[in-house]
Amino acid sequence: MMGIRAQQKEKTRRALVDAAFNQLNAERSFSSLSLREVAREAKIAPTSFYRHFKDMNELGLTMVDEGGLTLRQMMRKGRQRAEAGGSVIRISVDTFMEVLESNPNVFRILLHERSGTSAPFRAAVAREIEHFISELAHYTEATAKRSPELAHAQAEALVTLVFNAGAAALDMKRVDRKALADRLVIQLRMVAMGSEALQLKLDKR
Amino acid sequence: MMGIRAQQKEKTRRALVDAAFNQLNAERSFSSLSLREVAREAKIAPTSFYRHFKDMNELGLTMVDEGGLTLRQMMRKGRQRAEAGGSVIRISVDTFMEVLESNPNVFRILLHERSGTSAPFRAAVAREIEHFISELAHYTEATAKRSPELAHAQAEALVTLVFNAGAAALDMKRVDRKALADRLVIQLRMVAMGSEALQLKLDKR
DNA sequence: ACTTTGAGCGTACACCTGTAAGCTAATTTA
DNA sequence: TAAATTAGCTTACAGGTGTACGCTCAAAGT
Repeated sequence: MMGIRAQQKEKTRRALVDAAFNQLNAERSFSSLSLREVAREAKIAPTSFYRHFKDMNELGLTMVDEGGLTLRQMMRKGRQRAEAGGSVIRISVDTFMEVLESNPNVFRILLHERSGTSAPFRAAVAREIEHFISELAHYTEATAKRSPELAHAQAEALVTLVFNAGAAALDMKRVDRKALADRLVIQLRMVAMGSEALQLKLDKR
Repeated sequence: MMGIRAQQKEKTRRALVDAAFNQLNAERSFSSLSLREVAREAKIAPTSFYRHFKDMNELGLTMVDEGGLTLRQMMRKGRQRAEAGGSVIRISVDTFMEVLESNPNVFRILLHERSGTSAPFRAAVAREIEHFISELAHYTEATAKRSPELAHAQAEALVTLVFNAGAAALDMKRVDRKALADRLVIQLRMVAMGSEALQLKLDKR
């Protein structure tokens, strides 16, 4: 069991992480947050920050990891919905858009730091995305009988298109997102059908 | 004709733009540059900066515009190469990778500011990318007989995949870029083939 | 009961930032 | 040739930054 001291510490740590997430928005990236701002929002003295994180980078990497986890969990829930029947692509896109709407800041940090200036951050985001890709590749390999290489290339393309659409959606109102989602579904179908055709070619030889 | 005064001014302006481009690298984004740093690199006093740009944003937008232009010009050259025969996709990817290698900083600012914190920047980059997309969509519509909507969706998917691969390539050594380019070609073919199949479906009805 | 630990605080410092104000000197204009 | 314009400079200031240092005082350990 946690002592009341460790509990308080955990609470403050959460306050810091939440404070940082709350300060993110379309005009504010993680790297533009200062240690002092985050501490202020979490209502602790700037110097107390160091009791929890070595520096801002450590906080940021924590956020990326947490974000990736949150995302995967929510997409997993979405996949369960798809098992009940219907287009996997359509349902996955809808799930993705819902997640995007309810957790925009989780996306912001992933999307921004993916092309950010810190190599460790880029690596951390790449790791999270790779996780998505291989989960999807495994699924495709099993259900659509693809070779491992083709399944991976296909999954990578699908995830790329989805994330990219996500970035665009962040700037949009709900009405425009609908059109975006529809176009995204078409693009994903293109990839799926093209991959199928390529696989057939390979099988014929 | 330009007076010697206007000439000197233009020279300093270029020095500022070049200084800013030169300071960009994997660890340094435009938004992390300070007015003073840029002025220092261009060898003028910080306050003289204002004789050329209202603020750093104005300089940055200039860079995005210049970058987009450079990019389009170089891709156009590549397309001429493709007319001599061979796979359009393969040749375009190779051209893209060459441009990426010789102008990495032009890409950095586009890729980074695409998901940056300034709405005007994001809009400027989106405009440049949209330009690519519609050029490509027009080409596809003409040569592959696609409906306008499908051509646009296809072109958007292709450009998305290419730019995304470009971002990944920036972090790689030449050897790894080869593998990336090969996978990219496969993914682009998936999209092209899938789009073809979708178009056929439409035509049948 | 005593000591040790450690989360959080206040003060302080050196450094960097954007930019306002006003000057100089060379070019351009009249 | 005299007046007006202007690119670039120096100086100056207020405000933000990360973080070193040393203190407090409640909880945990013994």
